[in-house]
Amino acid sequence: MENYLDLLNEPQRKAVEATEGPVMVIAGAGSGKTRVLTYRIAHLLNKGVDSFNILSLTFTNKAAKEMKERIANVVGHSEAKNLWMGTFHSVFARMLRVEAPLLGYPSDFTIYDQQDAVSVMSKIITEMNLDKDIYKPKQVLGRISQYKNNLITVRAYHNNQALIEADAEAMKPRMGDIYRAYVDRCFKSGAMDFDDLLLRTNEILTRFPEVLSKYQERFKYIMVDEYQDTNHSQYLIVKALASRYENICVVGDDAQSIYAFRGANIRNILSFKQDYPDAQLYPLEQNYRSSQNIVQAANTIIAHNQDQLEKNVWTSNEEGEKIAVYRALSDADEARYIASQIWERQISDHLQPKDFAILYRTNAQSRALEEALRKRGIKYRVFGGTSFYQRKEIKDMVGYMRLLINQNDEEALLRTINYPARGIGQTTISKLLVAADQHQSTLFNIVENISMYAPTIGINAGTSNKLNDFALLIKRFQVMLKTHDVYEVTMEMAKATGLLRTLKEDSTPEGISRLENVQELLNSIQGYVDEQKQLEDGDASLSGFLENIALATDADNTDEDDNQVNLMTVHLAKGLEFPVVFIAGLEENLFPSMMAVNTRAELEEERRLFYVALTRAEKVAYFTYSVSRFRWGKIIDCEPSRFLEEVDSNYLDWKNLHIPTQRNSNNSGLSADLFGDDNYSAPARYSSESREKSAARQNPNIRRATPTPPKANFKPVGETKSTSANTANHLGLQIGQVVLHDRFGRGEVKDLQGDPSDMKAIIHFDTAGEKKLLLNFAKLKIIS
DNA sequence: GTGTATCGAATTTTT
DNA sequence: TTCGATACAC
Repeated sequence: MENYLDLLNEPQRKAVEATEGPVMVIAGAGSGKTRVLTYRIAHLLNKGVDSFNILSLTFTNKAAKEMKERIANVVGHSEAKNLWMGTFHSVFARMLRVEAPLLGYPSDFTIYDQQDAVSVMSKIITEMNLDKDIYKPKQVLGRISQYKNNLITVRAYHNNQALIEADAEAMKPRMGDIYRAYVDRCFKSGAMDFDDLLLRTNEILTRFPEVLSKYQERFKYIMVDEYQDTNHSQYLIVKALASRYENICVVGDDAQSIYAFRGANIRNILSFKQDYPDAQLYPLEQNYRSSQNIVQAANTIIAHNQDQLEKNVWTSNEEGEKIAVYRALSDADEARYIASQIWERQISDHLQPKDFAILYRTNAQSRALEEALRKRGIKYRVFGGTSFYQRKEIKDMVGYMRLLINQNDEEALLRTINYPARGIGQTTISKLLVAADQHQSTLFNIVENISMYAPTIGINAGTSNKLNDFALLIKRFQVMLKTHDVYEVTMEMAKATGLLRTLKEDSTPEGISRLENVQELLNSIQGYVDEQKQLEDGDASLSGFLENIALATDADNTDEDDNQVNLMTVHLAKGLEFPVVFIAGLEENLFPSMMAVNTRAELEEERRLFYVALTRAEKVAYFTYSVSRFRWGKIIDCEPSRFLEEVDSNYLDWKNLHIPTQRNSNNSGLSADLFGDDNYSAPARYSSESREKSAARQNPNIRRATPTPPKANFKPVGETKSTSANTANHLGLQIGQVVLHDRFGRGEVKDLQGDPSDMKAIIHFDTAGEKKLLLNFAKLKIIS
């Protein structure tokens, strides 16, 4: 066995060896925290701790899986197999399968995802005759999520005058009733939402001391990764479980806390010392991931935040390239630039598609990027957005599967009862809902015994038969599930319900893709069943599969052999690293988000997000922004992000300030109206910008917390004019001229093609040979 | 009860 | 621009 302790630096090794008592590892970006966690667990196992006694909470299930494999490589598979590892949600869902009946839930409870929750909430709001514009389902759910994550149950809410008043003041006096109705409805459906998984765990641990004791004894050693992003509910679970042995090790970095919006409480990490006064503290400050330029630029960013633990992240890696900053004319232009850079770097730096990541603030930004990559024929993969399991056809199929496990799952029933169409329409469903309410029964129960209820609720014989058929269909497969394997049952069901047939009838491209998706789902079931059968402690049950997909995140689904450019939001990129990273859309109101510039706390979280984004990069980073962007079906003007100004300009390389200069030199006009001239040169804009500047001059403290050196500014006009003298633009370049390119070196212009706004040049380079370059992107210097 | 047309709203991030 | 909900015709 390798001696893993030799692979660690001093603080890492100490953190690994400090197995007893509370430990906090403050791990700067790229400082090897996964390594520490992995070897710490391996070390525990080596010391003779039973894997059964170790609980390790990670941020994604994928991280858990990878870590488990790495541990198995050090200590062997049989040692590693009993480790409880996973996200809070999946670990405690697993625990609740055993313990939830204590609270009156079935052990096969359904997990409602966001979509299910919204759907339940919309119905409740409609039924209560409330205004959908005041009680927006998503917003209301967000509020309820806050309650739950702070352990405010329905009863606690109604005893909390301050909360009730706060909601009344927020124009939502009915929140309490809605909360109650929502919780009731979920409970009747035998369902938990994401927050319930944590809330109910807390409830069990507090109400049933013997259960708490059982898990305290079991989890003698607890490790929590990304501790800065735990919410109050998670914090309490950890605290309760660890309170007997106090062998708790938390790892995190306050500078990377980016989930406050979903209840993460940065105080959890900032006050660990108060919770455990004798805690040992191990800061990891050496960054092994990124170049000096990237590490130092990131440090200058985070220095603008007030709330943070002191630390000094440094690296002994090479200096690396400066961060390229590109100013685009439109989101499409930005995307084209990024695609072209990827294209060029694949060749010049011998990189593969998977070495690149394009990070952005919002999922909607992926569209333009995808298009540009497609045009270039670059393979890419988009993470997040509407994931596979949220597609309608998948949710339909899964709906049937959920009904087999938990027939009271109302969302699943409503989704499937008339899809494919069986002649059970809205009127019938309303009648059923009324009946269920009257008889204090579940919807399925009414459907199942429809012959009994039909006369009283005015359902005719024909409809009654259809309902009966549906109930029998479900029952039939419930029985089949007892004797057949999960794949066989679902396959049969896909056929018998008519779902496959309906999809096959649709020959549009979308229809075909829907059918493929369902087939893909069936394949993955088969894969799951096979995989679990191999495992000693495998769970090849349908409920196991459903739990897996309910808690699967997009980040979990990477195929290792996928060699594709990665597109994702910054949030999803947490914990990942790539040789080359593009951070796109660095504009005010986008990054930082329009919704997050009102308070210092919000803005600091956006800044941490920017910090996380940059620290994903190993070798090369790019910042791009655009002066206009397609949003809400319109082209809107954008201003560069304030974050760009916060980075020390010593680490930046401003790529193309020549474009605005040329556009304003007014010698052509041909390209000027490409995006509408007034998009960025309208007088109003200049005057507002200069007002701002003069205000800043009068009071330098207005705009910057710390002074930054003066530098070439974003201002498109005047100031930058002089740079056009030796910078090539498509108007100045002529065939026969000799130019200098950043990477390709000296070359001669052979030909110019395309219209002036999008001109390409064929250039023969002395060393690199003939290249076709887009003049909007290529930075050329004319030397003769 | 089903299918189509038209209008309106929407974008912050996710387990 | 795209998605979803609602209204209306069959």
